[in-house]
Amino acid sequence: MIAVVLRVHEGRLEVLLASASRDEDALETALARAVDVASLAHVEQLETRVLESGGLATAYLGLARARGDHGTAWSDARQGEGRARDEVELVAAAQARLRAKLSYTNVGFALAPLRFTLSELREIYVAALGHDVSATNLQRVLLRRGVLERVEGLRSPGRTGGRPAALFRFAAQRLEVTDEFAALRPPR
Amino acid sequence: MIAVVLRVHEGRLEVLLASASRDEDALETALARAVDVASLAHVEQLETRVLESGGLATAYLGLARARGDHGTAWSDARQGEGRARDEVELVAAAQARLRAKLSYTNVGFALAPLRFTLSELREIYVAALGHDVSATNLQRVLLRRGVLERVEGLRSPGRTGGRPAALFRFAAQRLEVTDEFAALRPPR
DNA sequence: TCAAAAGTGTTTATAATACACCCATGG
DNA sequence: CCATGGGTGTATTATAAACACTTTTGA
Repeated sequence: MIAVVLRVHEGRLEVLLASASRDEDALETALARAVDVASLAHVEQLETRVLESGGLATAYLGLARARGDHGTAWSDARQGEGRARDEVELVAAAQARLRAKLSYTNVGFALAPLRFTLSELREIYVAALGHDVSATNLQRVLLRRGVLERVEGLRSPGRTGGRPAALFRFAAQRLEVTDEFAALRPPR
Repeated sequence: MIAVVLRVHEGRLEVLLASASRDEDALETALARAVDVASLAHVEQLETRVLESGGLATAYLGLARARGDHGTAWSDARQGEGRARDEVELVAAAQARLRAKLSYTNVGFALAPLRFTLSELREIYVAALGHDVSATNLQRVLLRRGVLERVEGLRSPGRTGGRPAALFRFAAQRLEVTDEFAALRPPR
């Protein structure tokens, strides 16, 4: 079993790779223990593959919330330096999966803190998607879909000034598909 | 290993369930042998789960082209009668996966014959999606995306008359994602 | 009072759906 | 010549991206 855990830390998409024994009884429990993260916000199966070594491994994609710590185990997800081919491919698959799901699900909840400003959320999306995202459009898309909710209070600006930012949270903390049909949707 | 194979036959979505041994060396080969279909048009992993029996099984989603045969092994995919709970859930997962992918990939190629009219393709989509689909829109969406190509020739009408129908084929016979970003697409 | 940061209003672009109408054939 | 099935043209709708502008703060 291989865990590919992604998180966004200081504007960078980071990955942590961990493998656990073949005792598959409590998959998610084992996974949480293996990566030493108390609360993985979301876990889903990535794929099962025959490794170069000949072994069979089921890979899981885990998502962890942004945090302040500087764990040495985390590395830049976009660099493949010094990784085995299997690992490089798994990390790429994990990134692709995350990128796609950010577009049609509420999966951002698993990367973001519980309360955040739109600028903070934008930073997370930029890091995870690998391209620029406008805070304006991000807000509109996620509010329209009911993925985000405003929450009481404002974040005061720093020394550099600026208008205080509204606080938001994700309406749900479980994966939901918010845009099932890109096309060929059912007639009204 | 469990294979969940779907096909459309006479306007109905049908399923064939088959399990194979744990020899995982040549997964897809074993799968093809197990379900006794010479050419599964597409195979992808569905999920790995702990069965009620306690065993661990990796499930594959297979798609087979529409055919004229009346194999007794095939049953209506939308009825769960007489199936174990694991099986019911796997079939549901397979249907959901197919439905989603029909909307943002070219996966229809794996259900349709090599050459077909738009009415025939429409029938397949209706059966697979479980809701009505307009031939007009189906044509426009798939042509716009470059998923379909016109092919030489016309299909003559039956005894009941009607204009001869144009023939089409899928431009590719491998899975391609045609609409990666439902939203949050990269800036120009 | 100005720069920074946040937020709103409005326009534009794109893509799909809906619908009216025209075309080609068999009986 | 008309019913049937096929196809095209065009309007409408939905959704997101782009952009101009306003608000609120710190210094």
